[in-house]
Amino acid sequence: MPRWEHGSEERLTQAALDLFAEQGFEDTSVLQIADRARVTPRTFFRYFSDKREVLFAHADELRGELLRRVVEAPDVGDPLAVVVEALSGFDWGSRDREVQRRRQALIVANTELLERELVKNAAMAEDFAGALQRRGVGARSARLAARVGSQIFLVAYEEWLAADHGSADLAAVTDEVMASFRAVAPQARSVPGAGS
Amino acid sequence: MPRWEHGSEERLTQAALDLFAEQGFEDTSVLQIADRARVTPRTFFRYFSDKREVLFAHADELRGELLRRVVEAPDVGDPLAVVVEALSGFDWGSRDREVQRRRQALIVANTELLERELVKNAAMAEDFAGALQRRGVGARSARLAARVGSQIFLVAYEEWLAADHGSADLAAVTDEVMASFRAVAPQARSVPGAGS
DNA sequence: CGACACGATGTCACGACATGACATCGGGGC
DNA sequence: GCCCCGATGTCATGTCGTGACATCGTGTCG
Repeated sequence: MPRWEHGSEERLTQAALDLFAEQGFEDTSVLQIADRARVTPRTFFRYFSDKREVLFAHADELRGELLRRVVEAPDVGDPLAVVVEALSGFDWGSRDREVQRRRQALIVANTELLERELVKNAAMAEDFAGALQRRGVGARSARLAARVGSQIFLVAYEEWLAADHGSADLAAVTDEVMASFRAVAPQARSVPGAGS
Repeated sequence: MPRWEHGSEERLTQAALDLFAEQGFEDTSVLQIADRARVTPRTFFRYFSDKREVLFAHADELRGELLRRVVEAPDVGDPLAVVVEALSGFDWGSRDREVQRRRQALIVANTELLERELVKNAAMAEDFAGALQRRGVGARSARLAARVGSQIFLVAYEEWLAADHGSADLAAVTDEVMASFRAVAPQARSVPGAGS
């Protein structure tokens, strides 16, 4: 028989999420998590670089997945649309929405977690910008499309998560948000007669 | 004569900035800062809630100032323009540009600092959204304008900081970035014939 | 079959960050 | 001239995160 139980990482993840739900993130110590998972705190830090990372463990795969969607977009003539579509077209529904809601609630309730979230989002936007650039979009346009597109999507994502159970799907919400955005940025003004 | 030297906060700030410049943020401990400022570490934490805050001490006043510019904008018919103008029209030049450059360099070089920066930026965008909403802009449009406008400005601000000494002023760079943004978001497509 | 390298975990020690509780004492107000 | 207040110090403590090294099942290779 093994010297220790297998599945330390899973036990740690589960223990952490349970404790966060029970007593909040701040009031949960790594020692508590480790105890509940029947390992030492040192082991916790072998799997997670810090306490926050438990909640972002899968973010890196997700990031790669989403980046691929930009890299493989059929056409980058409308970079903003590419970014928004890469994000909104992803199958978020396949993840349990209630889980996402709880996770988001934890994050916005805690500055430390929000910090981590914002950095990950910013890093992803940077990835997007790089990908767009490699596909021929100018540096400045690529950064604008990546950052603005991410914000537009995030507004939609937050509305979608907040919405009552069973309402419209994310793609639909995103379309609505994009429409609102067009109304908010009446850019035609600066090029009065220009069609195309 | 006073029991202790006056000006602890100033000495702490100066000591911290010097040490950060000399050895970087991570490799500077609060103990070192306090020693150099001739106070105890406990005193450091009475003035700064944590080690990072030294670099963000004035951010709150700035935030209020910028928010006021949104609140007092003459017209909110084009909320995106209001946000961008509130940010870009502020007199950043009155602050030493070289100081801003060094500060920015410290921040992007260190994840902890970047986290703090992003949270402050996000909070400011939230403020903007609230202000726009109180002035009659719809909730969703307000959030979009605030967040997207902030990103657009940040792209411009970063370009401006990075630019060679003596080049165009921030407002001009912002105009250029706005122009690029219009090119990146060819929104006319969805409302083919619609004039305002 | 037995030696041995590997990998997951434990143990220990430590430094840094952050905060609460209480002590100290100079200076300014009454 | 007394007394309170505010700025600072002192001490103790809890938590986070990391380096160094020990332990010992397991699977592999000869």
